[in-house]
Amino acid sequence: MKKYPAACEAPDGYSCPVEATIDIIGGKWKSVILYHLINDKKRFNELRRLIPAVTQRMLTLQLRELERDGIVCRTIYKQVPPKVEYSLTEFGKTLIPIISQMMNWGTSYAGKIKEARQRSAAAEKLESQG
Amino acid sequence: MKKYPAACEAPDGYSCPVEATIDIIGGKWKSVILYHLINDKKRFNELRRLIPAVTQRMLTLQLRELERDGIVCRTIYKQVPPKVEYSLTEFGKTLIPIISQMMNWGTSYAGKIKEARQRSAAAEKLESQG
DNA sequence: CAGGATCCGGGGGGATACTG
DNA sequence: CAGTATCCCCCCGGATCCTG
Repeated sequence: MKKYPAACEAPDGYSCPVEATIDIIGGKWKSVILYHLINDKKRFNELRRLIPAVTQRMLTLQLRELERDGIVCRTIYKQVPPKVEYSLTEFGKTLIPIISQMMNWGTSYAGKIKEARQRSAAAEKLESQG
Repeated sequence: MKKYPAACEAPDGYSCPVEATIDIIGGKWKSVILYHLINDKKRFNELRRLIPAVTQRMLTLQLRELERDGIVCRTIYKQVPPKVEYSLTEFGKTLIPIISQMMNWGTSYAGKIKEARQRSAAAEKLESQG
């Protein structure tokens, strides 16, 4: 929901379809969260353990945005201690093909990333040293 | 390339395959850039026009990162005025299925995004007003 | 045309403490 | 357990000016 110059504004506010998708899953942790929700629902602290690098604050914020956008459903069980479960909505499930592709790509090429970065880092070093 | 607690560190530094993918295309504009490069190479100012919301600074930065990661190739033509073309590398082309899925989803559901947000905004308003 | 350099403000996001 | 609330720092990213 950003503002663009009127001249280039598409009817839906995006200049290309990919932008709309990024608007939904572009958050730093959203795709990872969705990945963990594909097979079954998860509790809050379960997600924290599954995504060790995320802080509890950020997890909350990202989950709230996903909920706002109708992607995930938040189920509260009235009991002590509290119990909250997060799951994909029907709308959220339409994103599975994307997450699935991301998973496939990551599985296949995660190793190549470090290679590529080491190569470019080495090249840069050479250049700076003359 | 972030640091995680050693206990949860995967061999490749990611806690799940999706994280690796996000590490590459997670930048604010990267997927949109790749989308515009799928069919053919583009010049710098061409991309600026295609992505009106991006500043020239951000476009440069995102392109540099994509180049570093071996996703896009930067071809400089020695001439005045300068001419630079950006295109997908072979490695970059392996991302096409993901971008393609993003495109499909955005095309199908861009409209539903505003609906969902208006609904939750309305619900929120009701709640705050009692 | 394709950027590099610099200045600068706002907010993204971490750490910590508290709560129903 | 599943969050809120608060403080605060850093850096992302916009605006502007300059260059080969």
